Amino acid sequence: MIDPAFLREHPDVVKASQAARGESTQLVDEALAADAGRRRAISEFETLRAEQNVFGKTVAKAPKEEKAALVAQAQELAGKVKAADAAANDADAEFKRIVGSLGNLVIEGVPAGGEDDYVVLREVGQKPTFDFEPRDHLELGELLDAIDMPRGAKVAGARFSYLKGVGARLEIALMNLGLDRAIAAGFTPMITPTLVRPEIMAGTGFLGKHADEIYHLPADDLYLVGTSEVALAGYHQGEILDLADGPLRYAGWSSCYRREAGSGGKDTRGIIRVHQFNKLEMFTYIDPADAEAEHERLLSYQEGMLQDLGLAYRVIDTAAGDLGSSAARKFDVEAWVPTQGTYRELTSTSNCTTFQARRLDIRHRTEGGKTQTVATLNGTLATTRWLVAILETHQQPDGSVIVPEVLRPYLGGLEVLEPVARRGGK
RNA sequence: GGAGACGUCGCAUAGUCCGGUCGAGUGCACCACCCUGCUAAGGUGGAGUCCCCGUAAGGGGACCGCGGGUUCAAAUCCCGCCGUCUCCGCCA
Repeated sequence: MIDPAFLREHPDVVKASQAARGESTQLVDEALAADAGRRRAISEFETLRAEQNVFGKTVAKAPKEEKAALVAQAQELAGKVKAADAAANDADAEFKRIVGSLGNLVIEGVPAGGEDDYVVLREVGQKPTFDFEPRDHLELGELLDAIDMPRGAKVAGARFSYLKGVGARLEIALMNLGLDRAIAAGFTPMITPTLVRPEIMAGTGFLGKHADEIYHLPADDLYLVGTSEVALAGYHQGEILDLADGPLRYAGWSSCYRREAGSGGKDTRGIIRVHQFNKLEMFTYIDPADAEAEHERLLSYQEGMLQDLGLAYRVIDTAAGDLGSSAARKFDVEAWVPTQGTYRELTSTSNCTTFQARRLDIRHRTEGGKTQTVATLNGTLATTRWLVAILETHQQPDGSVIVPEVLRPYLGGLEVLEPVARRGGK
């Protein structure tokens, strides 16, 4: 949620942000009214409570014979306090509900508008050209016996896959490359829970508009995470961090699960959009003043990966309306997918400023000794989908695929993935 | 899965049986100052988080794992949840 004090002092800025997102500005006025109502209710309760506290002491000290009369008076007061307490709680809940529905304050410079209003920051690398008809990633994956969709469907359903042989190895290699780079950049590697409690899921903001995207296990009331961001953000929930020696940086490796509700018919072929995949996620807890610089840093790590994998890509500055409620700015890195003739998102990195941390109650101590809500940022360093661009970009006429040099050490020096006859039958 | 014990202010603990004098004592650690001729010891004081009112000084409220309940009044009694530990069983 946004900072209530900021809302009170700069409602116009909040309105501008809402407008850029294409969301309600009237909500800001409602939030202000709810804030005033909440504070009034709290004051009323506290005044009564103070009275009751004083009275309680009188009762405690009174001689026995006077107690009965005093208790009778106290009962009446207690009733009022209870009512005032309930009213204050209601007012507070109402305030939280409204303020919680406001999106994060968009950072200045983020393009206004919706999904198609992004700004291309740069295009990098040479788009591959072929003097033969390029195969798509699934065709290649099958030739290499690296991807098996039919059996994924047989065992788990549509949009589930097997990565097999060099497919499995390639993914592990990619993840390991990312992990090594993350470690070199000062990130602490983490293997995180993939099932989390409702309050963590809610705290990270994933139970809002996209709740139907998330798998839920009713028997245990646990949620399957769609990204390790959830577990990494929840990691320090309710804590006051020591950031005196710099930000806390984690690299989470986990499987991710998404129901892909509402994406029916889209990307049904291959592993572009599946229910389960692996992902290496960078996550930073940092002083808000340094958040924008960190955002650029995360982006540079992502671009470094794409560049070294020999992929052509572009970086877009996502428009305000396409940010999701927690992000104040989001960069997507999209790789060129030859058979689709378009750029497809491989990674994104979000600066959530203090929005996510405020909901999770994560703070740090400033030099003055005061507490301050931290900023959180996240960004993907490797994920299953990347195999699509890698396979397609580096394919050769015979269906073999040249392994990018940076990955070879992770594949025992393997330089080329060669088509193989499937031993288990097609 | 069965049985039991426990969860207090950074850490360690007292308080809980017998509800009010407990937002809470003690030790260690911490900060400031004093003292001390020297990497020590001693003394005094301070110090938590969140919220509300206030320009401020200051005032008030909440917080003893979390959430409810009983009561004029709950760290203390009752219920639920979460977590930790011990024992038994079971399975990797």
